[in-house]
Amino acid sequence: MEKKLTRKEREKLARREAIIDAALEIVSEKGFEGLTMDELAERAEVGKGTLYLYFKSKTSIYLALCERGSALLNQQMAKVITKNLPGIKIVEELGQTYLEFIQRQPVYFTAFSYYENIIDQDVIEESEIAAQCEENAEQAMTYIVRALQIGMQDNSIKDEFDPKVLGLIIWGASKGVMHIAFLKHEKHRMKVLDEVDVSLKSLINGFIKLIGSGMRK
Amino acid sequence: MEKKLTRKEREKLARREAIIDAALEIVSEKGFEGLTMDELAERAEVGKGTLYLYFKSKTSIYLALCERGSALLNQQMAKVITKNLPGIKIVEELGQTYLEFIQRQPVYFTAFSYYENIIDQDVIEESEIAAQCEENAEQAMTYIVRALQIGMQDNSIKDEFDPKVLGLIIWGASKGVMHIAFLKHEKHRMKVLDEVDVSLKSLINGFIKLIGSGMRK
DNA sequence: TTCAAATTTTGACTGTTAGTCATATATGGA
DNA sequence: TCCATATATGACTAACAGTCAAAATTTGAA
Repeated sequence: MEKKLTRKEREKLARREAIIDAALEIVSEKGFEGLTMDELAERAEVGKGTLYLYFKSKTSIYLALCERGSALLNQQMAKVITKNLPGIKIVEELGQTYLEFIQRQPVYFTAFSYYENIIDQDVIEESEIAAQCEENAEQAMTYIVRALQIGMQDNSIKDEFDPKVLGLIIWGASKGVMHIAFLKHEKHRMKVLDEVDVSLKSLINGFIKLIGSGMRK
Repeated sequence: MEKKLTRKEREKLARREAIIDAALEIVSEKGFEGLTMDELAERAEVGKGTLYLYFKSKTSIYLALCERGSALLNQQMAKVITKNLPGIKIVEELGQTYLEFIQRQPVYFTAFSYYENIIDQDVIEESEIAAQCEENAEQAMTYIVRALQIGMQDNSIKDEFDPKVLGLIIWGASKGVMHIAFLKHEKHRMKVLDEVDVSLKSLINGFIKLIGSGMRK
């Protein structure tokens, strides 16, 4: 009873995933503003009312995208954290992982940005999904902090910072640099991340180098 | 004819400013999502149609907030850049200036974030106001780059980075750290920036220290 | 197999809000 | 004063998120 889901439960879950898939498709094509519940219903091949059986609101759907994205990213980061490397290297590889993830699936970057810009307290506090997003974000932070601690232990990273504060700074700064890189190239004919790759990568690499030499012992 | 505006022109300009004032008021109280054109018309004491004589769309009004904010911030930054200090100090003071500006008028931080998240090419490219925002942002970047160049000249900053790339990195990273600090405290009972001040300031200061030791010679 | 209760799905409907436009009002020169 | 031009208005339209009574489907007891 604890592990096997009934057929019904599995079907419900699958339907939910199908809706998220459709939403990702639309957002990839038309951006966040471009998603309407009517079109989503059509693409997911359900009635509009059905959407509201699976998600409380349009915002909840956006949150679900964010949740899926952050779970995927965490999977990738988890692989890095177990490697047997100096702490500073792990931090750098985490950065690389993030970059590659975003390049491969830029739609999730948009989803994360959306999430971070919701100020609406009520939505965040009352939503199951938002809670999961928070948890995923916390997990990601834990990976960074862990890597920093390893680095302080093995002397590859200065120990004059509190690792948690440093983690927060690195997290925020990475997001910001990524965001700028993203914009810079979306604005002038948005091929987004393919040909642009060089410049984005060099920006991020410059950032890693800067931060790296700031915290390296 | 080139400097003196007619009474009519002055009145038109004043009306425009009054609309922006009203918009700032509403956004401060209810956030960006909370602004409706009907309420704005009421607060600005004009008919709804009048709003559209002064602004092409709701988005244009948001852009106008951003434009005003960035102009104000640039004024503050301009003061710093003329000081006779080592380059690295100027960079740090620019950071402080930004922090203080946001603390004093957090609504503009929201406006900047809004601006940075508009992906809608068409709006940005066809808008007079957006062009002005771009120009202001570029001006701000110029201040940072200038400070970095001064620092490289006076040997207070490593010259292994391209100052423009470094400027972009610093700009993006600052925004990101600021954003995180902002959220961190808006989420858990949003007194935003008053009592929270300590933690926000310590975060930003940690960031300045980190970046500083990364680029200091 | 049959059928009625329970569950799930549906799309027509409602309310809200951005944006429009025909009409009304104000201005200023003759 | 009168007219032409410029400015302002709010009732109206269109688009969209979200609701809910009715329809369709599933279940399981007889």
